[in-house]
Amino acid sequence: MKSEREAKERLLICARAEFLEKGYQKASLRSICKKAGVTTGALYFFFQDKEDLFAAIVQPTIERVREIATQHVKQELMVLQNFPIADEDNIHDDYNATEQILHMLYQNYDICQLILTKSQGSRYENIIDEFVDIFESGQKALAIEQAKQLNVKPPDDYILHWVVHIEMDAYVHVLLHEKDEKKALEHMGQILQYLQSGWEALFKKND
Amino acid sequence: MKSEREAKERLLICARAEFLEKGYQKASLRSICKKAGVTTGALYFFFQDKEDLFAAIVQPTIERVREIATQHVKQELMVLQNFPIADEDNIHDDYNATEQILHMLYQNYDICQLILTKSQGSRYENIIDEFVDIFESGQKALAIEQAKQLNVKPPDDYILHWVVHIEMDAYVHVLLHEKDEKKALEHMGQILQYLQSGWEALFKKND
Amino acid sequence: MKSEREAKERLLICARAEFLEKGYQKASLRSICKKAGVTTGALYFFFQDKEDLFAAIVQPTIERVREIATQHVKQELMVLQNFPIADEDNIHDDYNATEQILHMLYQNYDICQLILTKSQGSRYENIIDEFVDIFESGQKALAIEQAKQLNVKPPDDYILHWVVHIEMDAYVHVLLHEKDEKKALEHMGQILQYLQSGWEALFKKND
Amino acid sequence: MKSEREAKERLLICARAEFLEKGYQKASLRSICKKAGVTTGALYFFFQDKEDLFAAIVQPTIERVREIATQHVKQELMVLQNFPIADEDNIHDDYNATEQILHMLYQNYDICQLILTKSQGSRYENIIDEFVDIFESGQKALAIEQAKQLNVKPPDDYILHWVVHIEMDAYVHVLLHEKDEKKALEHMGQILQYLQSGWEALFKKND
DNA sequence: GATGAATGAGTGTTCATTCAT
DNA sequence: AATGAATGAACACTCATTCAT
Repeated sequence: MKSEREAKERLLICARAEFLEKGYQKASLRSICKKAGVTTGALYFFFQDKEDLFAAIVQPTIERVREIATQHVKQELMVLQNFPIADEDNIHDDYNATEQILHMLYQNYDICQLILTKSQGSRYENIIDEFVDIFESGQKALAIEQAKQLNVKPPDDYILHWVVHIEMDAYVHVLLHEKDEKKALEHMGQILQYLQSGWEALFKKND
Repeated sequence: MKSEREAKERLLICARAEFLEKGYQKASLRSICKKAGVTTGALYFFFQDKEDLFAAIVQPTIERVREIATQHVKQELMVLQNFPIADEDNIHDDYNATEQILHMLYQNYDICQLILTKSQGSRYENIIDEFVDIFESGQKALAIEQAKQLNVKPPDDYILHWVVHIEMDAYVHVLLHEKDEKKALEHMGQILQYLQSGWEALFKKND
Repeated sequence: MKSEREAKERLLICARAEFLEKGYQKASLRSICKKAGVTTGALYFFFQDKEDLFAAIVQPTIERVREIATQHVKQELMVLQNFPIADEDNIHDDYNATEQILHMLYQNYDICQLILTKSQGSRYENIIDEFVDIFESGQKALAIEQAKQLNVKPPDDYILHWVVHIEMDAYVHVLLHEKDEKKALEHMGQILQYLQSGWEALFKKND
Repeated sequence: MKSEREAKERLLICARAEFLEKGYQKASLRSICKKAGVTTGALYFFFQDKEDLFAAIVQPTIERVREIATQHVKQELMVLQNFPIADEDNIHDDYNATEQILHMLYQNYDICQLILTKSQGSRYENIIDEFVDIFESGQKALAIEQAKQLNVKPPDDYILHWVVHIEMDAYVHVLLHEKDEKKALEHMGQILQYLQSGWEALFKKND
């Protein structure tokens, strides 16, 4: 059989299934190898250890999310700096961003599940915090800019942290509970609208 | 030995520590027993199995949270039905409720960590969903009542679910990231205020 | 509660059930005590150890079987020595004996099951051999007497051993597979008749 | 280490010894591994679990016995259908069959002990019933055919069951108590002759 | 590239038994 | 007469990992 480099591929597929089913800790390399029709030795030829195998599955998606995240933060900021505030447009932009992000997440549906709910015990168990950080710095700049334009005090750091976190959790939760991308997008739309009110309230004249 | 009934107590303490440190799955009963200065057999005299030991640590707190949760939901609803809507008062009440709930959670700080972040693999790993349900039913009744009084359509079920979830996540997150109860209370205050705007927006005349 | 000496009784009953269900080896003293509503310590007050507990259940019946067995062997021999051979009568006597023995065994049905199929690991696992010995010595005397009266050579020792064993196995098997005493008696009648032909053949003129 | 594939072999040998000595239930995998100079992990590389290890020792012999059993039953029946009854010849054939069966059993002496007396707790503890069934169906056909040829009623089902069982027990008992194959064959000869009388009696004119 | 054998420490759990009280 | 706590060794079994070939 010209399994050539198929073995590695097969291992990755079966590992993904096993991790999804049992979670990182309970997943058994033996079981993965058996399903892949490969010996344990082979696994250790391709991957350094359990963690490395998990990383191989999960890392590429994480990278892409990271990219899109940073890119979006940049862009949002740029828009705000160049144009006067126009709520409706911003919401529209946000919606586009939401659409794009959700689309990407849904294209890597399984892997997102893996990262978000099955990574305990691996080095990725707190990876979300990293993303929060990325968005947070962006959101902070956004808030400062917006406050300046409206001539009000920018919101408290902690509340900003929270705004980011809530939005993030929204994505995560929708992703975890709604299998259908289209419906997910609708839900996210409603949720973001709900949160928008809070966001605007942060910039009411406060003296 | 005049350890009297201390052995069980010691086991519970050491088990709590071990579970906190390693999580439910990775925690080792042997290690717990060793730290408690007790043989494994003794552990199985007091507890049926690993899960039972975990439950013994965690269950009482869960029970109390459940009580307070249901009680608050009931009370909130009662208030709303008997008195006309007065935003400021409600917020004030909410604040008191928040204070009480947070206080209770902070008095069982470690155990909350255990339940929220270290229970994977045990029967408690999805316990939060249960609490979401409790609050959700309450919140829905609340929303319907409020909509009636304001003569508007009550918000969509899904968005309601989400409102509850966000508030819940707020508690969880603050609990997980802020060790100081006082600061936690402040943060929660800000966050709830932030969310309040969204909540009110749900009852704007919609035609 | 005036459980007085009831505890011991309860232990015996529950132990019997447990041994029957799981066999001697797999039976758990813990489980027995739990069912009896008694602590393990109590068990060890009444009985020296697991084996002693088993013996307490099984010994009395064994004793009675031993008695009846020896008595029957004696009587059979006596009859043969005092009266000329009369096949039909003998068969009739045998039938009475069979009836009596079976009746006794069926009155201790459970305990017989215990001894015959659930005693592996205890000191009773080979108790049957003992009974074979009892009957064997009797049967041998019987055969010698009968051979003398018929003026033929008595049968070989080994075949005698076997005749006893087969008859014994008949009892055991019927006891193990037929719950109804009456039917058991019928079956045994047929079987003994079947074997009778072989027995008579042993005393055909052989020169 | 040039143990090559010896480890599995060594495990099988030591396991056989341990099972023989202690019986299935009391046998300790640890102890087996220690004797085989192998770690417990190794055992589980070769065998799925304790039961699988036992099966690996015992199954091949069981298979062969099953084969020979079915084959003999078929052949006996064929002979009877094609030729008129000739007692002496039949006995002679039986003797040959006996010889062959006993020979096979004695070539797997230890394993037969294992199956017959040491398998309690394993899935083989009632394997004998299976063999009884095989022979029983054969013997029944035999009896019917023979009754037809002799123009008498065939014997009762239960008695037939018993005849088979007795003969079976004879094999088992001889195998269990006589180490020497030659002597065993002699004994079996005698026993079968003894039983033959009973068998013939079943076909006496009965009206 | 990949195998198959093997390691060795570890898992949760069960057991008959003991003994101070 | 009986309790309840505790022992300590044993159990079958699983694990990620290694390495000579």
